[in-house]
Amino acid sequence: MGATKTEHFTDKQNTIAAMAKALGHPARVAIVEYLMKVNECICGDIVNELPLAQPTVSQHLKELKNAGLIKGTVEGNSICYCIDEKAIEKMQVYFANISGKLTKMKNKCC
Amino acid sequence: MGATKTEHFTDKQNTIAAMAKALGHPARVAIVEYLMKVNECICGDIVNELPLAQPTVSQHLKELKNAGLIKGTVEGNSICYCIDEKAIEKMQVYFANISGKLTKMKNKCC
DNA sequence: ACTCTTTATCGTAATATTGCAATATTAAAT
DNA sequence: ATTTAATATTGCAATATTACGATAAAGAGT
Repeated sequence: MGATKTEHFTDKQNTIAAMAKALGHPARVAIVEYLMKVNECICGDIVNELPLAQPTVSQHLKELKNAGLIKGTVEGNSICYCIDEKAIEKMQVYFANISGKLTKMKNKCC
Repeated sequence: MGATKTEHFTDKQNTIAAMAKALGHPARVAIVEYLMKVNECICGDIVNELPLAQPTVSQHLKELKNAGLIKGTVEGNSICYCIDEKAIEKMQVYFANISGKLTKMKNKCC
């Protein structure tokens, strides 16, 4: 075997896992941080910014897009990528929820 | 090749990526959520809770622990696992930061 | 039409992950 | 000391990810 048993988990769990997985690589974290830094949307500058070949960056962008973390808009022959605010917010709320519940019950453990 | 080029990225980026990667699997999301639900620390009930064999759960726990998301304390012959509040908070702050910066600059893009 | 620029896709090698049966480890209980 | 219970580790097959060279696709500019 070796295939992830997605069907055994809830949609929300799978969604969170998918977004987390997309950020589970330093290159993709770096891409998101760069997109945040430059504010306005950017395309292949990322290739110049990162120590990775163009196809590799393209692949990482694809995964971030599939997970819904970034959006891409065609603009002439180039493509404008940017962070999808909603996705980031979803993650933030998710962790805030856990964090909140933990502090509320004083997390007395171990 | 095929090995992640961790050395090209910052420590923080690698840490965030490692924590995100640990949550990048629905089973591990489910484990964290279960740990949160039961409040008091739990060990092998997780095996009963999830549709996975004991070795598989053990492996997932190991990865969550390596990423610093959970803590495990030996308690007799069983082991008490629980969420590491600090790690969750780190993630929460990280996403809150991005989210905050995006809304501040109105994220005009795409 | 041709060229240039930009991005995506294909193909492939190296490596990592996933899942579990079998087995080992460790400590409590008898 | 033996048994029992709870976890961890090993070994292995199936699958997924990572990275990149080569190539394709698609629009802009000449």
